[in-house]
Amino acid sequence: MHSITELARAFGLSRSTLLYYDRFGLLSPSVRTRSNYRRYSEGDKARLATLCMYRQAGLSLEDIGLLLAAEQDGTTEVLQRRLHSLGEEIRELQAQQSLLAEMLQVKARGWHGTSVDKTTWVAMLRAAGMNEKAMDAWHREFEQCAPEAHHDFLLSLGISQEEARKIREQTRAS
Amino acid sequence: MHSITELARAFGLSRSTLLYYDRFGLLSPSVRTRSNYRRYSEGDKARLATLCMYRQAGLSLEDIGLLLAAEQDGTTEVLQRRLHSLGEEIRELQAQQSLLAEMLQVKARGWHGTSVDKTTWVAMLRAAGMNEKAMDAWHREFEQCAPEAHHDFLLSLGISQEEARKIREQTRAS
DNA sequence: TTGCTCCTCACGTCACGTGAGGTGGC
DNA sequence: TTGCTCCTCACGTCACGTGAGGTGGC
Repeated sequence: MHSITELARAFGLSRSTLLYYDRFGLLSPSVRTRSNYRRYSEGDKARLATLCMYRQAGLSLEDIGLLLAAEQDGTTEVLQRRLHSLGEEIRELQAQQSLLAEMLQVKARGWHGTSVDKTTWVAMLRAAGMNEKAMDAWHREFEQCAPEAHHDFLLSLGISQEEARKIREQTRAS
Repeated sequence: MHSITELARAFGLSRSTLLYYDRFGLLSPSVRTRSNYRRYSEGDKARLATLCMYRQAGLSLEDIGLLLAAEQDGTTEVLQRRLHSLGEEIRELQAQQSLLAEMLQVKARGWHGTSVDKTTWVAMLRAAGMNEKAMDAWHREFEQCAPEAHHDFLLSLGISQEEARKIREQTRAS
């Protein structure tokens, strides 16, 4: 039999985490003392070990509730759902990485390098999840706040002087 | 001049998001009508475009506030901090991926394959962020709930019959 | 007058963290 | 009696979403 603080320490959790799990029926101590103190059995401890493993996999407490309740039935589906959502989350973070990397590069060279062309740039922003509207708006802002830098930027994408002027006019018009 | 709903739609946001940004001073409309309606100028729109780009990079609204206020000074540090935290987040999710993949594999073959050895298994769990205590607890749980499966599992890691018995005794003792 | 948009609270979300105020055990 | 652990509310976090109840504009 373990006290709440003992069990928490054994798993590197906080006391309030165990209080939370109790409140939502994920892990309730099998015994309460006369003075209402929580007493956790070895079985409770085992259940917590499983719970922690599922948490390591980033599953929501709701899903973990299902897994602990079902115990062997259709658990595969829940795990596979999480595996898929993980893939999406990772791709999203990677898109954020490239966007940030590009922002830093751009700041460093002040728009004066030519290491990236238009197609690459657009693909990058699109990969970062930026939609048409946001990109248009971003161009308009750039044109308004720093028209010369915008022109330099367009040239840096390998666009000709003349075409750059056209694009800027369209940007202002829309 | 744009109404709140107009601006929201233009950027694919909800009205309540703009209300939220206003409340925390990230983007306040430069004009209010007599009837207290928000009116956003082109400058406000430009600011929102920048804000959205930073959000695409997964920056917190607090950091975005700093970036919008500083405008050119020391912004690099904030962006680099985020780039680093992104690396950690991605590694964590990848660890979750391998843990989940392993759990699914294990479920599929019911502990009867031999495709993974002890070192690999421990390294995998450790990579998934599992600490000593959690691993010990997990072994104890396994031993208690399904001793035979635990034995099979240990054998599947390439451990000898005799050594498996020792480990199980230690597990029960601790 | 009828819809439509807008306004301001205020409360809910997720997985806890952080006190406040009080009681039990050695 | 003194610390220590425990208890139960209740409110805060982050970035909004979702009504409730009311008002302005065409």
